[in-house]
Amino acid sequence: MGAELPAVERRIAHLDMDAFYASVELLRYPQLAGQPVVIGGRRRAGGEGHVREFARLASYQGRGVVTTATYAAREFGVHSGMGLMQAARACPDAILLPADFDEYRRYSRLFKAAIAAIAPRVEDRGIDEVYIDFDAVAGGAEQGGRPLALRIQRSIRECTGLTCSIGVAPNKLLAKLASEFDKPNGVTIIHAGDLAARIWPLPCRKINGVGPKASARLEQLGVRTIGELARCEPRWLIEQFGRHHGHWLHEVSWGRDTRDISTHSEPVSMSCETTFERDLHAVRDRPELSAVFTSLCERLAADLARHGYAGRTIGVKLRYDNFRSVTRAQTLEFHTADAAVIRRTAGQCLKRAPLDRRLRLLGVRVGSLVSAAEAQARARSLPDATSLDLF
DNA sequence: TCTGGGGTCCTAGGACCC
DNA sequence: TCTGGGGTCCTAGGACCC
Repeated sequence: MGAELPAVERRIAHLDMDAFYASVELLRYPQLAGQPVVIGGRRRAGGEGHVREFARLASYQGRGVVTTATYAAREFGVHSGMGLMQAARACPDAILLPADFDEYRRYSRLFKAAIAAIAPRVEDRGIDEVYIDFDAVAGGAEQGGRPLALRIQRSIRECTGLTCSIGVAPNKLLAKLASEFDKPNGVTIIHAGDLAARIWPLPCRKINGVGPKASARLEQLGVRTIGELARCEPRWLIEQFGRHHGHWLHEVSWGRDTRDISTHSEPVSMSCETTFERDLHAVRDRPELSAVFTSLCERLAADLARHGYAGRTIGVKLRYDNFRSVTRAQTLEFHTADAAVIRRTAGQCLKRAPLDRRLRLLGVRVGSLVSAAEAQARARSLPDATSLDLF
């Protein structure tokens, strides 16, 4: 029965850039404003500097998917993840632009720098999203966080010309939901007391972590909204979804989330994969497959070197023409970032996978990463002198 | 005409050691 | 001849996210 401090509500923000890739492209091609534009397809083949005529989505042939679409294109039912051929049927006149990730990364650094100049504790959540600890900014919790959110929006707009949407809430879970409430260019403030009115009416699928499988399962059990989920007995949820997941579903339905802002993280794995233009056969297309395999290993080794990492679990991923995937992996005694070692080990993994069906995708992965410096220190202490040759 | 590429985390089973 | 439990590491698959 200790004297309890008055409970002060945490203030955590989730910031999401509005149609990020498409908006960056609109900065380059302002004449496309308001038009349906779809980003996707294969990488830009070398710098073709200025585009005179824009390709129509209807002219697309291939296996690409929509990376993102402008709000005008979304009106036609185009959404990210959709096959480009399918999107072309929904909106043939949309302009198709190939993704330019170097440019998106450049803008990502710009908007994150703008935030960092205002708020010291920021968690990176990919190229177009962050969580921000508003409690780490003087006065950041005032009026629920609205003035600070508006200030950040203004600064990002000045630095990049781009808009974003921000949700501020007692935790990451609710902030993430809130940032979607008023898109684009909105600010939404949520307090614990808003749970029933604002969160419970939402479908379970909106929860970050409830994907297509879990939401279909819930629906099948007659649970559509987060409010309906909150009314489920925890014991029953655990029976249906297992101890961990069932308990988690109950917690999130009541808006509970204790995860802190994480300002630093180290990569666990790196990978390179590619989907072929046409499905390849391990025997009949062996030379082509082998060349792709080697180049994937070389790209991966270069990525590891560029970022300063080495790993000891080497693996391959195959996707067959029926879209089924398998993985094979092998853990070495030592860490490596060497293309030849990766290629040799991955080659052995490949031999253990079924190769009778045609392949549509091949990938190579290196896991159990440590820094290159750490890898060298460990190699020196290894009894086997041959591993020293790797550095 | 299906369905990209880069990741993280969790689970389950088997090997192996004490 | 039968009978343990715990811990760690590894592999494979799958769900999910951006």
